[in-house]
Formats: sequence, C-alpha cells, structure tokens
Amino acid sequence: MSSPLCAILDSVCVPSLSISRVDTVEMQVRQGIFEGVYLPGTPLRELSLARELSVSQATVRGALQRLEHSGLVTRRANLGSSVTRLSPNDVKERVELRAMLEVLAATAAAKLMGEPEFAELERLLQALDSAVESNRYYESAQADLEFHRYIWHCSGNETLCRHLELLATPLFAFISILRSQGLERLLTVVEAHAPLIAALRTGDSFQIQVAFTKVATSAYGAFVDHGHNRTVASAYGLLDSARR
Amino acid sequence: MSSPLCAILDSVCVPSLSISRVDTVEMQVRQGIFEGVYLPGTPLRELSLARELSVSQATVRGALQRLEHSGLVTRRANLGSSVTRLSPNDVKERVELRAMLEVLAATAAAKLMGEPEFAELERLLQALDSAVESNRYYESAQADLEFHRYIWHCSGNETLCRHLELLATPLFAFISILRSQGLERLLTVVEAHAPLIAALRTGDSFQIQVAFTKVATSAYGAFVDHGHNRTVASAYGLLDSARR
DNA sequence: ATCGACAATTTAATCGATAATACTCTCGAT
DNA sequence: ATCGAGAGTATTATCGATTAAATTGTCGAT
Repeated sequence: MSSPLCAILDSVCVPSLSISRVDTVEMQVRQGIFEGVYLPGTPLRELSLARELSVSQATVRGALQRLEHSGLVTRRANLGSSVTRLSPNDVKERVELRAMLEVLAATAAAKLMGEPEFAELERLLQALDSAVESNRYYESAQADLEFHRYIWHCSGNETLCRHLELLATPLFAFISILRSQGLERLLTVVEAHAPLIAALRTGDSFQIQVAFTKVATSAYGAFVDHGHNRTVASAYGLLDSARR
Repeated sequence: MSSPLCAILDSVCVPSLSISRVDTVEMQVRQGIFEGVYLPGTPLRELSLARELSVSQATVRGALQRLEHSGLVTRRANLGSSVTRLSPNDVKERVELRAMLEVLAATAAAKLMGEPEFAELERLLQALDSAVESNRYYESAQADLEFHRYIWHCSGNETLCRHLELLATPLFAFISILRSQGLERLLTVVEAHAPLIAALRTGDSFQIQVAFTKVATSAYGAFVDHGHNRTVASAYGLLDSARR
C-alpha cells in the first residue's frame, strides 16, 4: 500500500516524465517542417529517417503517426508519408472553423480570466516578442501557438482545446514555412496580438468576436480570400494544387 | 511512362484496396467496444491482444494508436491502453460542440442537397431501421453514424467532416454501449431521424438548427443535463468519475 | 504505525530482420 | 505507336526478441 503522501504526489506529479525516442523524433521532424527544412510535399521515408536519426523504423513510424494525427504529415498505406500539402480550400475551411471555435473559446475564457491570467498572457506575448526578435521561425511559431493555447485553456473546455489544436497546428506550421521562405514578415505577429488581450479584458462578446476573427483570418486572407487562382503560396508549390 | 488509360484508371480507382492486419485488428477492437465486450476502463494490453488475435505487438499497437486518435482508446506512455472512459463533463462538451458543428454542416448541406441526395438519406435511414430491427448494436451504431456522416459529407466541408467524426465517434460508441447493457432503448433511434430529413428538405436554417440540436442533445440529455451527481451511466461505472 | 528505499513484476518501447505491397520500367503483341 | 503483362525496385507492414520504464509489493528505519 502506498502512503498518503505518495498518493498525493502521484496525483499531482506528472507520470512518465521520461522523453521517449518517439518524442524526440517527432519534435525533430516537427521542427524541420516549421523551419521549412522539409517543405510541403517532401516525402518522409521511414527507413531513411531512421538511419539519419539513428533510431529504428518503428520509432520513426510512431513519430510519423503522431504527426499525421496533428495534420502535419500525410500517410498513405504502403506508399509512405510526406509533409502535408494543404489545398487552398483546406486552408479556407480550417481558418473559418478555427476562427469560429476560437471566438467561442475566447468568449468563455474572458468570463473566467482574472488578473493573474492576463498577466500570464502578457508574459506569453513577451516570450513571443523575444522569439520574433531573434528571428527564430520555429520558436516564434511555438510561442504564438502557446499564446493562443493559453487562451483556449482558460475557456475550461478541454474538447474545444483539442479541436483548436488540431485545426490550428497545420495553419501555424504553414505560416511558419511562409516566413522561413521569406514570403511573410515575422514582425507583424507581435503587434497583432495586443488587441486580443485588450478585447479579452473588456469581456465584451462582440469585441472579442471581432478581434479574434480578424487575427485568425488576416494572416491567411492573402492566400484564400481574393479570387486569384494562383496565390503566392501555391505559386511556390507550398499549397496543393486545388483538386477535387 | 504510363498509358493515358492507366493514368485515368489510377486517378479513379482507389489506391491500396488491400486490407491490412492493422485494419482488421482496429475493426475487431472497435466492434468489441461498441458491443460492450470491452467496457470503458477495460485495459487493452498489446501483447495479450496480439496473442489472442494471432498478430504481432506492432500490429496491435498500430490499431490502438488509430483508436486513440478516434477517441475510443486512451493510451498512456509505458502504462498501457484502455477503453476510454468519458467524464460526464467530457460528454457534455462533446455533445454541445457536436450539436453546433452538425447544425453548421446540415445548414450547408441543405443548400447543396437535391432529390438524389435525399433519396440516399432515406436509403440510409432504412438501413438503420433494419439494423435496429435485428437488434445488432454494432451495426445499428454504424448505420446511425453513416446516416449522419452522409449529411456531413453533403456539406462539402471536409474539415467539418473530420472534426464531427472525431467528436461523434466516442459518443456513438457510448450510446451503443448503453444499449448493449440494456440501459437505453434501441428502437427510439429510428423515429428520431425522420424529422432531420424533413428539416433538411425545408432548407430553413432555423428548423434545421432546432431539429439537429434536439437529436444531438436528446440522447445524452438524461446523462448530462439535470444536476444529479450520479447518473445511470456513471452508476454503472461507464463514465469516468468526475475529476479535475 | 508511517515513511522511504529497494526488489520484483508487468507493460510498453525499441530494435533488426523478413514479408508483403505498390510503383516503375521494359518488352512483346496488336 | 499504344496497350497490357511481367520483372525489378523501393517502401511500408509485420514479425519475434530485447530493452527500458513504470507500478506494485516488501522490508527495514524512524
């Protein structure tokens, strides 16, 4: 029988603090995608990666399966994996749904957030700022994601968090790739986030809706809104040529 | 160089028509969950399942990973997998979000659906009916899911489809388990679906909203709406005791 | 009696090798 | 010249065995 103290510690402390090789490989490939090392469409061969990273095929496979789950990698049976190429339509759908769900989350979060939560948000914005200043694409995208994730988290709605994560991750990756290719300015992201905090502070549903929809949409507006068939991104082969 | 005809065939025919062992195992476990053979909380050991089903651990693992992705199985590193036990709060969140997204999908679908689509929907309803009449839990749940899936599909929004799939699958499984345990009547499901088709035919947003919200919510209302701490489901240990 | 450290057990994670599958290219027939 | 069949190649899928990690149970110290 375990002691009372141990029981408390067990329930508080995170189980499995160990980082598995799958975790490592997942992070490496993920970073490669965000930094534009593996551009959309690039095949990710299990055995090649296994040799490169000095792990077994099973380990790579596990990592690729997780990345598939988060939408960063596309896997086809017996054919192999590749970095996901979002179609312009897919981007449009994701942006729209993400905007809607994020407004939902932000509205709920605003009701629950107090000064300590806003302070944390300011801190995350500063972290984003310093990542941007040092011009690190992966870290910037992660910090950006962390900022939004915290707001989602504050909504208290786990389900909403999960789905926002699934929706947004490939979008953040996509933006990060554009930046790494010099097709999108990195600096604009910081100043875009201050209004979000302001809107949350007011607690007003409408202001939150406007602010969040604007941010969620703006970054992708250039690629999905106007009716051009070939956008900057697709011209560079970053987007899937619209089929279906 | 491939011939023109082959190119056409390649683009039309599905690649990888082969059913892998992972597919088989996934289906078997999935069916076991829906039929209440593996009740929520039941551990699913990789090696045990591998021996039982005469496949390797890697195959079982692949299947469990997919089931984790669809929310039916919960995996913890180095600790093993088990059938997901939804918390009452999780059910609530899922039902709410699913209702919202399904209304969205149904509204969009109504605009695009014509007589052939409605005919297909009627056909799917009949399939559901016959599955229910033969009292087969798994087939009923699958037919039910197929019915909704078709509506989602008609919205033309792939992203919406994916997320509805993720949200709804565990809910359908949960209801199917309740039925298999004799805690929920199976027959009611058929008569509940006719109004959905009717609402879609009107094409009226409001009627669609009312009809779909009602159906999506009703089946779970008994377990999440009123303020009882212990519901039928949690009393039977099917739900996770509310933590966090 | 309660706690903390240590051993035993259970379980997933990882590995290296083999099998199965799908794609690609060549070649003979029309 | 175009098509279809077949060999060859590349890649994933699967396997059995080993390794590593986490939990559980045991025991001495306080």
